[in-house]
Amino acid sequence: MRAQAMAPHIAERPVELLAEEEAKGELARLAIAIAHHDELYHAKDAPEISDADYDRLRQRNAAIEARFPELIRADSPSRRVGAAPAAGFSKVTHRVPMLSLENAFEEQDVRDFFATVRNFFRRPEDLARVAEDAIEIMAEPKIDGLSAALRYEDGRLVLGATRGDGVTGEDITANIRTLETVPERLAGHGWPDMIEIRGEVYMERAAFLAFNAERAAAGEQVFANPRNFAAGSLRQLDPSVTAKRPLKFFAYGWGETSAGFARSQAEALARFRDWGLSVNPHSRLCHGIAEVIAYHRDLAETRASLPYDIDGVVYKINDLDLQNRLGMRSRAPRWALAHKFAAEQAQTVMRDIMITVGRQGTLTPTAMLEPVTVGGVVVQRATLHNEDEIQRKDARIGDTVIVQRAGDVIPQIVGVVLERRPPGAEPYKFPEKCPVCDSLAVREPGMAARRCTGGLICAAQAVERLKHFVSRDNFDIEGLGEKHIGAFWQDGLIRQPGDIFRLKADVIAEREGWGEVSASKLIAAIDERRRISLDRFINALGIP
DNA sequence: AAGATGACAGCCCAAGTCAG
DNA sequence: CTGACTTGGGCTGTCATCTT
Repeated sequence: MRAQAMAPHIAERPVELLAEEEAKGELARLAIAIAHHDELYHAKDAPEISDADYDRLRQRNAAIEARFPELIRADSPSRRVGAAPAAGFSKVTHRVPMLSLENAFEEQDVRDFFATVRNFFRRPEDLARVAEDAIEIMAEPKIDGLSAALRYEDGRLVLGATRGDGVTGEDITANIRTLETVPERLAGHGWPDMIEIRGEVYMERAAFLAFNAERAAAGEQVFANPRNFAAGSLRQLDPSVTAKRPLKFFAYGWGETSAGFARSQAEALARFRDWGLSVNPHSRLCHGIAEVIAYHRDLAETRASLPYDIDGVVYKINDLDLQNRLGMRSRAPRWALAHKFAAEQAQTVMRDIMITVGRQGTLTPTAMLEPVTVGGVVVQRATLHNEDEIQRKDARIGDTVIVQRAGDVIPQIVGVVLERRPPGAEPYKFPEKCPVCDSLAVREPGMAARRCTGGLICAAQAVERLKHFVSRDNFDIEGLGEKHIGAFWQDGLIRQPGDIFRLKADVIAEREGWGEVSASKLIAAIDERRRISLDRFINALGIP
């Protein structure tokens, strides 16, 4: 069958004009056509029609279904969410996970790091290599951007990906290709047949400011800071937009490779440079702890004169043999450390403390702040974590507090400016009852959190559990997303767990065209469609 | 063997950005 | 407007290892 024959825009009647009979027939044809293209696209990787044409098919199907809900087929394409081609970016699995780094804020943390390494290599033949005054450390500025992985095969760039959760990222190849500092072909020689080079995509401050100045002149909204701007730029669907944004790339590491190409981090960086990649010029090979700390101090001083933002220094054990033996932890390698600079701080007034109730009933206090700019963004909330944390800081409503962005990202309350405490401010009294259901909120011995004892009597807990369940399992029933559940609660539609269950049952029953449904039938249907075990489902919802 | 300590995984937090 | 994705710190509960 020829592709054109499947295209719907030949003899396509406006949906409003369709008679029921015609609609029924067309839905049947669309179901077959879409399934056909899904198969070609996914199984055979040989699509017959363009993505745009395919989208048109699905849109038409959806439009007809919207007008004739009673005609929705059991095998409707709109139900097979998994079969749809990725609307935006396709996923990329990192064969070697992209981990983050362990952080150090104080010199002592750095010393602890080296102590751990020394402790790891206790064998006499290793000891000399990791001696405090001799251990080789590659120290590099930690660029404040976002990490990316570039896959080169036979020296040609074939894939660019974001880090994602470290295991699965997004395919941003088209956008990556627009970076001038990312070569399409590796130069020189000696590169492995396949190598995945990792580094940081960033934007220089001057370029960012110039870009914003132009936007401001044009009356457009300006961006908040270079890092988020860079992140947004890489997620553009249209690479020509990315191309206009002055992004740059520094290579600092690698993932999967077909062959070894260096024996040390320093050597690897030198290779990258030979191959035409951009490597940060301020990196330095240090010997011993004293040298790395001196390097950190130097860089903290020259930080402001660099053309881009950095938030610290990365130390890597230079010898790859030692690196391999140290290995990885779940979140970070054992052979590297990020030594951060002190975060930028600001003062503002804490207007109130808001208590939220989590899915386990945990009462979490959040500070509501007078908006203040810290490190390029406007901060108005910050977590206070728990009861003890408030007490430790003796934070009172009305207090002026010092705010910083942990890791230059997450707002955090560092402390209180006692001199500016308003007269009459009283120590904060943590509620002993759940603000939602009024049940007793208690602390188990040894626990930091105070918890609402209402269980599923508590609407907040019930709602949060359902939200968690819905988002975690992509239990995507139209009209029952995470936000909808919150809204139902606000509207008073959910007041107790039974309500949630009924609501869920109603929504599903309506879509499935069932009439009255029993709990078991509902659960069985969900079980079948989503491969969620009955136990898990009941647990997650807390249905008795 | 029991208790204490440490490491670790998993989750949540807040803000900016883009896609749909 | 909602959802997904980026950034990193820190709490929580569990499990492994160390100490008494």
